[in-house]
Parts: sequence; C-alpha cells; structure tokens
Amino acid sequence: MSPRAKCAASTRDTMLASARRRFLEESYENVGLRDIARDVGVDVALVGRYFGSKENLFHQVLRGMRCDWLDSDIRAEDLPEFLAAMVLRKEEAEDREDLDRLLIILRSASSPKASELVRTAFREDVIEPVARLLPGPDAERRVAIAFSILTGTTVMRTFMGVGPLLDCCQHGLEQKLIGLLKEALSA
Amino acid sequence: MSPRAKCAASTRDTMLASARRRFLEESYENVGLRDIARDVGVDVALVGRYFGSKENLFHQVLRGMRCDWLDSDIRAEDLPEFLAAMVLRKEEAEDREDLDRLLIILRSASSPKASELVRTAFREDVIEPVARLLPGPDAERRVAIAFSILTGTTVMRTFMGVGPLLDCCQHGLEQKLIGLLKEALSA
DNA sequence: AGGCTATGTCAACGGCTGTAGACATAAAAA
DNA sequence: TTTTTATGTCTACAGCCGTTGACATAGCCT
Repeated sequence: MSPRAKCAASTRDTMLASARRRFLEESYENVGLRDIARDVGVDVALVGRYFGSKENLFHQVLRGMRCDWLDSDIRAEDLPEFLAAMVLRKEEAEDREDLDRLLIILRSASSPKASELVRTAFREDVIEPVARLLPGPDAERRVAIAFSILTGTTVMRTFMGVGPLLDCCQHGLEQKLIGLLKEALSA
Repeated sequence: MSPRAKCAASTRDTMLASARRRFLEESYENVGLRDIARDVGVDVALVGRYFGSKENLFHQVLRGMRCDWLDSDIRAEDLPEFLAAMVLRKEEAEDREDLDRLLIILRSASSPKASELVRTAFREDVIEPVARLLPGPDAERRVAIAFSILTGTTVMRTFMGVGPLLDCCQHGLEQKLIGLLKEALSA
C-alpha cells in the first residue's frame, strides 16, 4: 500500500462521519463544507479535494449507510414490529443506522440539489428491499403505504416536535403503530 | 383612506401570492426575495420594505392561509373521508388552500430560520382545531397519529415521488387511507 | 543525503443572499 | 403652482457559499 495512505483514508472517513452527523441534523444546503472541515480540524479545500463536490459527498454518505440493513432474514409477519421498533428507536445501539439514513433522506427531501439522490436512495435502499420480503401482489404499493405511516410518524416526532408522539413507548403508541402497519401491509 | 393606498395594498398582496406560490415549491432558504420581486415586477428592496424581513414575510404567508379551514361544522365520523380527500386533492378548486398550507409547512419543516414558525403553525392551525372536533380523551394524540399518516402520504407523493402512490383514487388508495384514519382516530 | 510523493494549507474567485439608506417620481393636497 | 406624501428604484454593503489552483511540509524510497 502507498505511503501515508492510511492517514488519508482515516481523515476521509472522519469527514464522512462528520458529514453524516451534520446531514442528520440539517438539510443539504444548511450543511456547509466549512462546518465539516472544522469538525475534522482541516481546511475546507481538503474536503473539496477528497470528494470532488458537495453533491458527491452527500452521495457517498448515503452510499456508505446502505449496507447492513435488512440482511438478516425477517419473516413478513414480523415486519410491522421490526419497522415500528426502528422508527421508535428501540435498542439504542449506536451502530443501528437504519433510522439515521431515513432521517437524512427526509431532511434533504426538498433540496433541489439533493432531491434526485434522495429519491433514488429511498426507492432502491428502502422501498424495494422491503417489498422483496413481502409476498403477494402489489408489494411495492403496500410497502409505500406502510412507509407513509413510518415517515409521517418520524416527521411529526423529529421535525414538527409534536408533543403527544414524543413519549416513545408509552400510551401504547408502539402497539397502535404496529396495528396500522399490519393493515397497511395487508392486501 | 390615505392616497395611493389601494395600489400599495395591491402590490403587497401580489407579493404575498407570489411568496405563497414559491414557498409551496421550495423550502424557506431556497426561496429568494429577488425571485418574488421578479414575479411582481418590482425591486428587491420593496419586498424588504413592506415585510420587514424574510422571516416575517413567511410568517404572513402562513397567517394569511389559516382562516377558511374547518369552519364548516364537520361531524367527527366524517373526518376520515374529509381529510383523505384533502390530501389526495379531490375537488381541484383553486380556493382550497388546506393542502397548500400543509405543503408549505412540510417544505420548510427543517429550515432553521422557519422551523419555529412552522411548528407552532402546525400545532395551532392544524392539530388543535381538528382535535377540538374530536370527542373522547386523548384527542390530540389521536389527531397527531392521524396526521402522521396524512403528512407521510403527502411526503411520499410530493417530495419522494413514490410512484405507486401517485395515481390518486385508483386501486382503492383513498379507501385504504380512510380505513387507516378511522383506526388512527379511534380510541 | 536527495528526490519524490502523499497530505494538507492558503488565498482568492465569482456568485448569491438578506438588508439598509439615499434617491427619484408621480399623485394628491395646500 | 407649490408642497407634501406615498410608492418605488438604485446602489451598495457585509457575509456566506462551493470551488479552484498554487504553494508548503512531512515522510518514504532509492
């Protein structure tokens, strides 16, 4: 391997991690390359050098998160519980990136420069994989309806700060969500 | 009344209308005051003069749309049909501004400068009025869940461009939505 | 030691943004 | 007619943005 390559790859990864954290909390245009550079302790020009453009950096953030998701074999009838738990942030392990990716996607959903990337990422990495787990006709449509509920809940909780939905598992919110998802996924 | 007041109020209204149209299709920071000025055929400084700041302009856009909404007395059991029709854009009358306001709110939901305005507008003009129509305990929570479904559907259709949800009333999408809303609003 | 390459810095550009103050003009009032 | 007021324009200011090319430095290889 080439000299000093390890260090370069390391800072590149740190940039990616910082970008992921930033894009998680602000929309595409509200994240500045200078913010990311400051996080890493590096000049702005370097992030521009490693990832050719801001758009590509965002693309790499999305690409880097689409690996370990749904690879375990989940039975179709377990999907509602699984998806509800994901959205309500059960098991606060720091390596669960499923909800993070959904949040990044939603944050920048209406950013002209990012909307195209966001849409295909959502279709290819979220809708289609889940639809493949689902037997019966019209799988994509049913999954789309289910994710309407899931993204809606996420938007209400995270973006709109709607109080009554913030207490995670209390008041049987999770059970209600599971019930709705079952009806949504049914034919 | 003061001289030339009619003309000033007229251009001010034109600005508001243009701003509404712009905020409907772009998020808060992606709408430029110069765009609005160009729509009206006027200099940038004038929109700055009439509405002191961009933030206040956005505020006035939101305030101007919260009048004719739900003032007709809707029975609680008709709410699911009513809300589903609203989100799916039945009756394409141009004076139906309900969905427009929801779209503006959602577009700028994650814009730092606008998020506060957006959150209170959503709570005071959407959640609370509907909750007042609903008998029984925990009304706000049930309405919040119902609007999770509604905003989720809207996000999927409008922002994410999810194909299977775009054909409005076909495949019984509206019926499915109504069913989900009934379950969401039930105790 | 000397050269070379990977890694990173610095300065700056062009463009866009919201905002502010000085100025112009047309219409109403005196 | 002269004065005043409402309406709108012009210029410009800081500030941020992504992007670019030239330069510095530290470590490896020969």
